[in-house]
Amino acid sequence: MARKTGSHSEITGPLIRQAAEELFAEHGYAAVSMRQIAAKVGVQAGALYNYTADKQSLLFDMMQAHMVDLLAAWGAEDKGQGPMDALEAFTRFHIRHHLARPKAVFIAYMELRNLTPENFQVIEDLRKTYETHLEDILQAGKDDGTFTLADTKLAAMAVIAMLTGVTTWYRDDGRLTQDRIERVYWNMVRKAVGA
Amino acid sequence: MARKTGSHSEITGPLIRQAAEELFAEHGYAAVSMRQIAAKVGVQAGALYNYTADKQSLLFDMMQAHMVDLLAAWGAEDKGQGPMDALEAFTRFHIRHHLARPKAVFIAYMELRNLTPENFQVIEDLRKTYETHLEDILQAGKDDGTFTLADTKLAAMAVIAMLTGVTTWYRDDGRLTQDRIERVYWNMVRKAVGA
DNA sequence: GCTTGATCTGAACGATTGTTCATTTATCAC
DNA sequence: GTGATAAATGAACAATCGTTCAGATCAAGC
Repeated sequence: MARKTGSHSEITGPLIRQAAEELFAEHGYAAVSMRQIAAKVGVQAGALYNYTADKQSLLFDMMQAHMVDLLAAWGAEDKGQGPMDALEAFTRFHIRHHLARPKAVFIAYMELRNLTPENFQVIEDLRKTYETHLEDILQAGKDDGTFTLADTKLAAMAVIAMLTGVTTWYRDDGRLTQDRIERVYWNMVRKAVGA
Repeated sequence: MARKTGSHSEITGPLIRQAAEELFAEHGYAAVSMRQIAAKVGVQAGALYNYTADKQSLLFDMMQAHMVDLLAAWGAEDKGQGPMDALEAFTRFHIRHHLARPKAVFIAYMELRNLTPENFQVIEDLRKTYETHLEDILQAGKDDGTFTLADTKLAAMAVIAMLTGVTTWYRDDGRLTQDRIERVYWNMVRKAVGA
């Protein structure tokens, strides 16, 4: 019997993307089969191909959407005035945005090597753009004397790695509230850049 | 024809481990087949089973060896006197040790989810032990007033994430020498912990 | 109630997976 | 040389992979 009564075909697409995201995050892209994704949605494997060209597109589309979303969200953020405000805004934004979508973040950092070369380049460029936003803040702060930094590129890498690391241990039911984490990290970042 | 003339059977084991490490690091555990590993060694897939029980053991053994090696190396390190010396020693050691074996590090951080639950627990415990070494340094420094820290556990996580991040961008032919990286990071770490 | 078009099934495709094993080959001690 | 042993082959195994597609089934428009 095809198509269950009461099924809502118009939402199968999002359901597939969500199921794929959860499975990719848990087991990794290469370890997840199209049949597993289909089973999670409650559909046969063949039906997936009404919504995606192939497995690779499923991965690429979700990674691209995640990066575009990240850049758009940072663009819409209030950055205050001057490098100090901007760096605090970035620190808090990065933590908040990443903790809100742990699976997408995990995939974006873990599955880069499972992209085709062309797809990889697209994602890599988006990632580089985001990094540059932070580097620009650090450079501006170094230029006007707000920050004391030996190497802004290196500092940008270090700050991002430190902030993204939050996603590896944060649990919703952990002992720390998100706001407290933001404040503690901002304190460490501020001191690390010599401000 | 089995066994080529001039073959050195006694070194096939290490060759397999090395080939597996390189392939796992490049493509990921799940995406690498036993036949690919065998081909890289110059042998048929069946021959691998003279040296490993199965594919999972290949992964687990190399991850366990890496963690044991890491803990032993840190244990043998000169830690100087007091929390400040110890933190600098840890910072430099962590960067140096990790940059020297990028593939093993990459695998240790990326392939945790491809371990069986029992194997995962073993590796996780080793990882936790290493983290605790840093946390103990930070705690001692907080207690004697050397460091200013709101949360030592959180700071330990942040420092390790920051330091490990080096492996994601470091290139042997890059613009920065390893010693310069160590010094710049130590400066940031020192300031971040309020010392 | 019939038709149309979107949606899904279920079977099939060739390829590849991890693993096993009887057999063959190479090495070494005597 | 002869045997013993270790090491590797090459074929085979059942299972699973991503993907395709003809046909079945559904919802909606008229």
